Amino acid sequence: MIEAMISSALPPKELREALETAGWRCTPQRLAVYEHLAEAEHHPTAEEVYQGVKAAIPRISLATVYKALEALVASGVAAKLTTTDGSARYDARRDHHYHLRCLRSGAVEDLPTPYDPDLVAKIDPALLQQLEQKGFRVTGYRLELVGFYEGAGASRS
Amino acid sequence: MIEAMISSALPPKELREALETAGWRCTPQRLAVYEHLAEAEHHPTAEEVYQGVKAAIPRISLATVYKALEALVASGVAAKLTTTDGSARYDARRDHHYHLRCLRSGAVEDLPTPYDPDLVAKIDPALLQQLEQKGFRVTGYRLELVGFYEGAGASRS
DNA sequence: ATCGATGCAAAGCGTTTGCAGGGGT
DNA sequence: ACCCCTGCAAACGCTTTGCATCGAT
Repeated sequence: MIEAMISSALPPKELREALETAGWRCTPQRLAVYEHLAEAEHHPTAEEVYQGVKAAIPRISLATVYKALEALVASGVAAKLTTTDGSARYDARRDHHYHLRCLRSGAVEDLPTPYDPDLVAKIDPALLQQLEQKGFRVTGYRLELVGFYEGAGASRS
Repeated sequence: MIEAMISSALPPKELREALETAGWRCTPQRLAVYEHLAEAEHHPTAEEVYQGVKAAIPRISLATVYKALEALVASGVAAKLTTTDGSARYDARRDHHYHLRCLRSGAVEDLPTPYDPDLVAKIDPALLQQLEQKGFRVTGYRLELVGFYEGAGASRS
């Protein structure tokens, strides 16, 4: 399980390349932030990344973590997830996945699923045309499956 | 178009019932916030709702708008949308729709689309079985199409 | 009379920015 | 030598909270 996540992380050499192609330098801080992100089993906040990376780089500042996360997202090796609560969460997974949102607990889980460029067309062939007429070009999608685990008791507020 | 949205809003009587069932009072401010939300063509931020509702209730405060939105969400008649940028957006539509997220402006738009109970099966027949084996019952989905309007200038940093 | 709701102002919190010093290229 | 990056602190914007007052039941 953990192996699978670590193995999905970019090796340092490729990370460096991704950063530099996008016009950023590859620094020890950014590498550490990326590695923490790639090894995380959940989607950490900036603060959580900060706390985790301090083990490797004690003098790192929270501002640097924010800037590193920005660089990683801009380089396409990490994603900033949309959230309802105040703080953003980050994701370094490279494989495409859906989210599974539990109505009972509110938890969000990853569901590994290959990215399907034709998904929209598959769902509704007329939809893409309709969007293109509006001038909207679809570059991706996010699918969230909502439901609940049967049997488990509710734990909502 | 606007008619269709207004007609999807709850009438005041039902709104009152929804609020009071959840333990909130139905006040003029909350009614006005709900109506502004239900008639909006996009998903306004709290600030936008505030500006809009001031026309009807000039002395309303931003704090009251936030509290009203909280009451509406807790009563199940509105939803707080997840966002990447700083401010939250709200939605009072009851009919099913996808979201269109613009990568350039961050705006979220509705895309009216009938709810398709078989959408997941249509995408991947094996997926439902896989989920049921996990004990997860899918009761709904949220689909967000990400992209951008062609031609318009970028406004990202 | 009670208890929640309002409006105002101030505080809170996540995030961003200005700036001086430091390091890679 | 240049320019980007770092770390610190201050600023910023969205949201929440404390509190006195108001209003409905």
